[in-house]
Amino acid sequence: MASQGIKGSLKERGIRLTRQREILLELIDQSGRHLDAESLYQLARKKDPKLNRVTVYRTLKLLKQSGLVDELDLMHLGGDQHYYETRLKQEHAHVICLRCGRVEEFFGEPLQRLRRQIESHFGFNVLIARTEVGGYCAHCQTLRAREHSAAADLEPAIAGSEHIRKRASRK
Amino acid sequence: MASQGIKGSLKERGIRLTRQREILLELIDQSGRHLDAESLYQLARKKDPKLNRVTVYRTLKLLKQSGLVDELDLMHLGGDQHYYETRLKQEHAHVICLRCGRVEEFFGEPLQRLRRQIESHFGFNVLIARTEVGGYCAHCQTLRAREHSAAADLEPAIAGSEHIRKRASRK
DNA sequence: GTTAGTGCAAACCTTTTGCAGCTCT
DNA sequence: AGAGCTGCAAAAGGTTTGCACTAAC
Repeated sequence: MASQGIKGSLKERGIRLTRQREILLELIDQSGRHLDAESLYQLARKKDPKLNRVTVYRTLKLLKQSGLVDELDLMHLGGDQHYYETRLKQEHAHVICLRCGRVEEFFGEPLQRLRRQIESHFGFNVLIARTEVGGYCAHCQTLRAREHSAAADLEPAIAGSEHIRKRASRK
Repeated sequence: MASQGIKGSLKERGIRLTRQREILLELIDQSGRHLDAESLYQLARKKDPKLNRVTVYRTLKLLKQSGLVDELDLMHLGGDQHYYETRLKQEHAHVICLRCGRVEEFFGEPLQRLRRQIESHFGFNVLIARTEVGGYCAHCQTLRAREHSAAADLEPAIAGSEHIRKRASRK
């Protein structure tokens, strides 16, 4: 369980491991998907109805600044919120289908290669690297072909995710 | 001038070329830096004090959906706003110094390579790809070394950009 | 003359802040 | 005990929306 490592890392730096943080850490680590602050809050609320949304934001900020979680945008998949994942796995790119919203992860050497080249090219010290790719997954390509069948396929609406809900109300 | 191409592209699709849009297009194309909506608005206001902030947002949305400009986050350099650039140049990564805020652009084959690999690996149709890299530029590395000189260099505060202003007030 | 686009005000979503009270160590 | 956290309320920052008026074609 990755959250163990994170807990240790926090303790070492004199950061308190509160009940709320335990809940949030566990959720971020186990959910298996990319959570945004609001989803995380909703999940956390089930385990502790008193836990406040502000605490979620503060915890995420803490983890982010400590370099324990990475913050993603996922091509603004569902609005302008951010998504989070634990920073344990190898560097990877996020591949987002603009139609169905599915997110794939791509590992592979071009990423390392890119990082190295940037470091040597600029004498830059890379701390975070984020690659996000938007387009259509194999499945949605065929679906789209069927839908628009003969309908003149002018410029594909690049940022116009079709079935993805934006700005879903919170209330 | 790149904005010519954009203007043509809009006309073809029956989109009106208003005075406001001309101003904004010209600015995005010529500023030479990555503008966010607010900066663009401030610049546009000098040319037409009546031009409204809302029009800036609506124009950016239009251009983005038409695939004529790309939207960037630049590692949330100065807050949570977005930055824009015309979509003409070859694909490139943005390399952002978290200390001084300088943004470099990296062209080069690892990017193309990455894109191709993702396409073939997932059978994915890539429309937009965005790579943003945060860290310290050569100059700031030496400055930091001097500052923290012997000061135990624990975890570098990854997302804690030091001298970069966040949430600059608009009013 | 139509229809798309603008400005204004007000809403909206996401995130942050101030402060009093609570709780880890 | 005391610094560190939390919850609550309120604000901020960034962006969108409804609607009447204006301007591009």
